[in-house]
Amino acid sequence: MEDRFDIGSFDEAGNRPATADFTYLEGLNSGQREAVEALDGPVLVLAGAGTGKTRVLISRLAHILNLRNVKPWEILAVTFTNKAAAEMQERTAHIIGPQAIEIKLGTFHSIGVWLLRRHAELIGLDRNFTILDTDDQLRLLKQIMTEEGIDQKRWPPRGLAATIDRWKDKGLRADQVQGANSSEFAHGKAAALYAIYQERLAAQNACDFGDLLLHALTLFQKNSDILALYQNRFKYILVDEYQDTNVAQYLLLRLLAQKHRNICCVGDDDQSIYGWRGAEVGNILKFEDDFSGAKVIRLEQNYRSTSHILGAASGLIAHNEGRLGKTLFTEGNEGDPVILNGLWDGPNEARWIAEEIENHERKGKSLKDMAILVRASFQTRDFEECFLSMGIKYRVIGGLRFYERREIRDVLAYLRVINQPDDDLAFERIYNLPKRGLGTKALEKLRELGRAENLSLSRAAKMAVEKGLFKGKPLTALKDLMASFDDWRAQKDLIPPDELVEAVLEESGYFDMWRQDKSPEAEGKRENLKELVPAIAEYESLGQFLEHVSLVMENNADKGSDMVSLMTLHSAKGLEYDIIFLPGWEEGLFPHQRALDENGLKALEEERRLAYVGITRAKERCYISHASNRRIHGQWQSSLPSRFIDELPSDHTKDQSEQGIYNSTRQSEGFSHTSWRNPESSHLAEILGKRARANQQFVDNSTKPVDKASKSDGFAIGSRIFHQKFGYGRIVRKDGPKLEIAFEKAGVKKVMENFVQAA
DNA sequence: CGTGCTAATGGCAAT
DNA sequence: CATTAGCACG
Repeated sequence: MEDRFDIGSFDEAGNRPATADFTYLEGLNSGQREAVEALDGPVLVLAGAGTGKTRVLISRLAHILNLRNVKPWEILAVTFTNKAAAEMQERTAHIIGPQAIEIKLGTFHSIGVWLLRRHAELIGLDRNFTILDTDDQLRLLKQIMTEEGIDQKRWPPRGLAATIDRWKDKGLRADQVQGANSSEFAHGKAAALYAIYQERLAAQNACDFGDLLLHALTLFQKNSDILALYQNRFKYILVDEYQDTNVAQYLLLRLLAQKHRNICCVGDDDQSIYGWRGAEVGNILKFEDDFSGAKVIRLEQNYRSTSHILGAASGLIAHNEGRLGKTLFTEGNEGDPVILNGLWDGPNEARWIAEEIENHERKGKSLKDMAILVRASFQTRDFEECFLSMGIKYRVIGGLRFYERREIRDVLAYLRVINQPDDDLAFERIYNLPKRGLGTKALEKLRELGRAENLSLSRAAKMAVEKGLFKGKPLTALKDLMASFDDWRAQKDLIPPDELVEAVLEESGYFDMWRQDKSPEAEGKRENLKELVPAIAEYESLGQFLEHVSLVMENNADKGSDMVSLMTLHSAKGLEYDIIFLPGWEEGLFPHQRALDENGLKALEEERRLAYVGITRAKERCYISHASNRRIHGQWQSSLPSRFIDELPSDHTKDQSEQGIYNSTRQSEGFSHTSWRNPESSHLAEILGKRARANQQFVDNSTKPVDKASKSDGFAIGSRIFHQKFGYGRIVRKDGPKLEIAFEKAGVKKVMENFVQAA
């Protein structure tokens, strides 16, 4: 292509080298190269796991800057995580130099914030608005539900939060959602509650996470001039992890790309694992509809995994229907088969994995090249206990993050009130922390005044003090607090943020509170608080620090030291390790029962994709295991191996289970009443039951309960029933659809009536 | 009216 | 198992 050397006219602003350097094109395969060179018009890159899509994205950025007459800030690149954004920025800088930082690069959310701060007034916010996290969101919703007199036992606030989040994911504002029918959440009041929630957010000058996208969308939809501004600016748009975009994000992209139509989305439908968060795989299909003439490029050569690993993963994902269909291949080694193992219980499983880890370590592998990926975060516990006792160094990625610790959140609340006086949620958190003798009555008084005068709590507090609405102890307490806030606010822009935090910690008495606390954890809390000060010193202003805290979800655990990584499958997305352990492949845990109950086949396929993501993280070795017994909710439950294990092609796996355990766990307890305690029992049942079980369980869990629920209005106490997993039993207690059943073999369990049948 | 204790209860799916 | 509601006390 001759225009490869048309380097255009850059210069004045950048330190662009006079001659463009195209070395980044070297070593790309034909698909990758095509994806890099198809600069103009809509492009959809279907990039399988490990096919080098990050490299493609980065080369493409460089290529655009080399060949097209655009400035870095005229390119928009969107990633899924802040970490991915940072990596892309860094690697791009490596190729094109420091001007890489000028590229508008970040997550959808960070770009949303950037837009909203610039145009806050157009969506009814002040530019220093607060970003609430899910915790605050939930607290606010609880408040509203209490005020509206909605029974929170019957309608869990979490459910409302999820409903509102889903609406926002779909790009629906409160005025766009229908009043649901009365059988839905809170007798159909969800839409009304959504509207109230939004009003309250606005009054507090705050946004939740979903708003960062929804407000941005609204901004563009209602202000064509602003939209035009950004449409013109962003001449090239790149989107990573496109399969996990939700509708709101999709609509944003569509608006932004309309003018120049130079949009390149990279994704893999087989790795779509965020459906529960509103992601729509359908966006991949819609892309070709909305951007007619889109060029579709497939990347199918895998550079990451051995052929056994790739074969196992491919065989598994082949069980999904409605895939776009990619056939990954590798020219790499065959490697070792995926190891399967069945263990007695969770701790045994952890022990086995720990031993394998030590084996590999003895053979010269580093701990940092190994990872354990679990389905649910509670599973990390067995491993942490085991690793601690065996002295294996580990780190948990994505566990409780620093900024989520209670004491840190308390201080953040102080800082939020200083930065943004209308932040009522933050005010409520600290107005009586440490204890200053202000209780619920005082708060109620302030609320009342706030409502009457249309003021936020801290403004109402100030007025109440001036008007003498309080007397005695509460008066002095509130007066002192208000004086302190005035003081801190006055200093906010005069002294560095870390000094401000120190002042707040001391003057508020918050640090003293932990000094006086004699409980064993107080010291740790003080340590954490001390750690916070230098962390803040890295930011120019308080506002910047607060924004960082609310946007950066990932914790940057120190990568340097040699430790095994422990994380959920979800947070493993985009990562790779030499050796991967995938424990807990048991029916009910993986695929997760609750996902299946709520979303049936769709969820099952998403679970399978999650399994696929897990296996494809491995470069050299992959271990999959399941335990026959697992402690959940404090009580032991027996469990069957995951149907996903059956779905792995046997020519790529090697079963290492000890005869007894593996066989016994694989038999169908639903058919025979022999329990897993009897290893000799029924090879026949195993052979017969295997395939049947997978089907049968699926049918039972997703479709049958519906008609059963409709035809029987519950069972009487004392009646004999049959349960798929626990066998026969009698009902001993009953609470609506929740039954407590004394099983003949399995003991007393609580189960939903949907899962039992009359015996 | 605020605080601190005890009892009860729901939650462990993933950001 | 940790939060929370309810209660008794100061």
